[in-house]
Order: sequence, then C-alpha cells, then structure tokens
Amino acid sequence: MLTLKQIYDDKELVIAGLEKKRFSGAREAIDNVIALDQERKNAQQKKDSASQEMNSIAKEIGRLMGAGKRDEAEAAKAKTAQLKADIKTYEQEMAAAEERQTQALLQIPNVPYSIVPEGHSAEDNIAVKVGGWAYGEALKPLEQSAEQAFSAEGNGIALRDWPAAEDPQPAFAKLPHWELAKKYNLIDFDLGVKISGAGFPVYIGQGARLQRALINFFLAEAANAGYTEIMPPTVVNAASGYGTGQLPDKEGQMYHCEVDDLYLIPTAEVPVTNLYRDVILDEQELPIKNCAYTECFRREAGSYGKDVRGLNRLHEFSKIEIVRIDTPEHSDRSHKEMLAHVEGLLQKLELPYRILRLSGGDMSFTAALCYDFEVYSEAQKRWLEVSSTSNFDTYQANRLHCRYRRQEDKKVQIAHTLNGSALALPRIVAALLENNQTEEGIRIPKALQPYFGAEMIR
RNA sequence: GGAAAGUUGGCGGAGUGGUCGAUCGCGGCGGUCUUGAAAACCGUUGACCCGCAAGGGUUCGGGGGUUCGAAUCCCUCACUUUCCGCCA
Repeated sequence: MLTLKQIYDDKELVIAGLEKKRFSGAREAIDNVIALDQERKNAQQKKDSASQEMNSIAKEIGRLMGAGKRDEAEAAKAKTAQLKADIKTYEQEMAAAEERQTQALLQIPNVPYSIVPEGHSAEDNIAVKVGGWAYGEALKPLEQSAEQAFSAEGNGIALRDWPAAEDPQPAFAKLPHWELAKKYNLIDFDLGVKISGAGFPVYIGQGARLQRALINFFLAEAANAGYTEIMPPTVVNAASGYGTGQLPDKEGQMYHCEVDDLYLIPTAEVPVTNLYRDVILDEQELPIKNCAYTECFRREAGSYGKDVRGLNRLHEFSKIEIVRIDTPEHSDRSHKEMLAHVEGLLQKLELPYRILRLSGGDMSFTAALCYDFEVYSEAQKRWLEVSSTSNFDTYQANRLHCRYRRQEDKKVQIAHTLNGSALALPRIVAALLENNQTEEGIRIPKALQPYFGAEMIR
C-alpha cells in the first residue's frame, strides 16, 4: 500500500498517477485517507495526554504507598475512574480511524512511474524491444540498446500500431504444441484430467526431461547472474498472502486448504518475498538477489476458450522466479539488470520475443513499472506472455514491513521490492516445440542441449 | 493426536505487581591508547506513533481481562521445544 509520506509529500502527483492507472475517484480516495489520518491524530493526541495524566497519578500512588500514606493514595485513586473511561474511548476512536484508513489505503493501487505509458488496455502497451524476430522495416527502430529501450527517450511501438506480419511460408504445416506433444509422446493432457482435472498435464519421457532441463538451465543462469537459490515451501499462511498482496483481493485465484488455513502459492514471489516480512536489513546486504524454482498453483477461475488450450493456461506449472530487494536509489538499476537477465534467457533459447512496457491501465494493482516478455508461437500465430518483471517501489514493502537501515545516517527506510519470472515453463515449452519443429523432429536450442542431453526430440 | 515446558531488545539471557524500556553479556557505533590493528578502558546503542521543538504516548509472541499501576496475575489464540504416538 501507499505510504502516508508519499501522499502528504506529493499529493497531486499521486492523484495524477492513480488516474493514469485508471483508478476512478482518485482524489476522493486520497482526501479520505488524509481525513482519516487527521481523525486518528486527533484521537491519539487526546489519548496521549489522558494517558500521561494517568501515568503520573499511578506513579504518585506508588510513591504514597511506599511512604505509607494510604489515605492520600486512596484519594488519588478516586481521580482515575473518569480518566480511565476517557482513555478507553479515545483508544477506540483511534483504532477505528486507523482501521478505516488501512482499509482505504488497501483499495488504492500503486502509483505508476512517469515512464509508464498512458492507456487503459493491452492495446496501449508499448513494445520497446524486439529480438529474434525477422519481420520487416517497421520494427527496425526497436533494434535499440537496453539503455534506450528502458528509458523514456527510447523508441517504441504501441501494440495497436503493431505492423501486420506477412506469414512466412513454412516448408510444411506447423503443428500446435498440443499436437506435437501427442505426436512425440511428451505430454498427456487426458491422463492429467483423470488424476487431477483439466489444467494439470502429465509430462512423460522426453517431455518430463525437457521440463527438468529448462528448470536446471534457468537456475544455473540465475546462479551465474549472482542470484541465491531458495527452495521455499509451496504452501503458505494467510499472513504471507497479505504480505505480497494476493490477499484479500485475489483470494479466489489461490487454492486454499481450509482445515489448516493454508494457501498453495500462485508464484514463488509469495514465499521468497515474505522471507523479508517484518525485517530490517542492513544497507550493505542490498541488493538481495534471490531466485527460486517452484510449482505454481492457480485456480484461474473464469478462464475459458482457446486461450486455455494445451499449455497456454494451467492450474499447476513450473516457474523460476527472481526476487530482488534494493534501496530506492538503486531499484531502477536492479530492474534493468533483471530485464537484461530475462532477455538473455530468451536469446539463449533462440526464441523470437518482444518486451512490452505496460500501460497504466494494463499494469497490476501493485506495480509501479512493469515489463512483459512475450515469445512468438509460430503455429498458434500469437504472442505468449512468459515473464512479467516489475518494480513495486515501496508499495509491497510497506505492507510487508520490509525495511533497511541506511548506511549514512542509520535511519530505517522502506525498501523497494522487485520480481520477475525467469522464466515460466509452459509457454516456453509451447514456443520451443512449435518454433523448432522440423520434419526430423524438434530441435533443442544449443544452450539447452547440455541440460537436455540430446540435440533433438525425435 | 496425547503430555509437559517455553515465547523478553540484533543475539544470548535476567527479571513474579510500583520509579522497568527493562540488570548483565555479546554484537554494533563513537572515542582514548597505537605507525596501524588487536587488547584494554570510557561512552553510546531497539521499533512505532504524535509534536517545529521541548516533550509525550505505545511496545516484553497476538488479542482480551483484573488493578490506581502488569514483562510480572487471569482468560484466550498462535507459535517453539522436549517426550509419547504415527510416519516419508
């Protein structure tokens, strides 16, 4: 949630930012938070002075008792009854205002950075970089450096202006991955339905080995980039869900074990970020760079249709997540390093990709700046999202109470948190299978071969 | 699942109704000494909220209660440890 300091210091900027995020009633919501804060302060001041008086009377009674002056002590006691009632009233007022304020703050999304494009849908997202993609002249400007691409000055193409591609004529009919999975006996969707339900595929033989190869490849790449591997629990308590913001809003998206009141994680972000809940880090420990492979569980309530075909949308899938915690001064640099890392993975996998800067209206509730990575699937003729890499600024850390002690003045500051997928497996597998199919079999990218142990799936 | 014992500041560990935000040790920070470092010695050192400040309030696992006054007593919840049971 937003900090009160942000709201008091930059009220107009906050309101403008919320409007960019298509949050209706931004001004009213912010004014309401401020009003509730004043209410709380008033109650606290009244409570504090009543408490002060009470404390001094109690101390006086202690002294009188010690001196054996019982009568005077009894007289002093008589004065406390009204005070006591007052304190209780003020405390209740204070708690009520505080609670309403927190509730109000929880309804307000994060403020996007200035670099975030205006817009209200995916059409307004801007492609800032395209790689491994052979389409014509229109995309030339996107062969730009990361420095340009991830700055306000760089070039970009709004998706609404995305050039119509001429279909390259394949030498043979390209199959979608669900057919390839069957042809090469890699994944059995029907068996998954039998033992669990739709959206729980069973990977078999070379299909299972491909999963393991990708997991190991991604973890090894992350380790090379300096990330510490974490193997967290995949079941978490409610406090963790609140910490990273899955609760209360997205409760319906998580599987919930009611008897123990535990949730299956929808992403490793939840346990790995919550490692730092209620923690005060030393500035020298920053940036924290963690990575984790976990299974991720999503109920995907309400999804249907062709989007969910095959591996496109699952209830359980494997993902390697990178999580960073950094200072406000360095979080943007951290973010860029994460983007470079994810881009490097896609390059090594020789997949056509584009990097989108999400518009205000398409970003998640909690993000301040978010880039999506998409890979092109030749047989499905569509782009598939494989990573979302975000900077949450202080929004998540404020709720988590994740702070750090600043080196120069020893002051405790709210940290910045960031995370991104590096990468989610299913759609990578879909794109690999579809894009690399040949008449002889499916070609495994060179970088992956040592992990897979073969050059082809036959 | 049954039984018992615990939960105190960054860590260890005192404290069973009054001046206790909490003895002490370690660690951290500042200083003396030293060419430098170590040792020794001196000082300092939690978080949150209100306040321009002075200062005040809250906080001893969470919540509630008793009392003029609670780290200390009572209730309740959570967690931890040990033993028993079960078990990969």
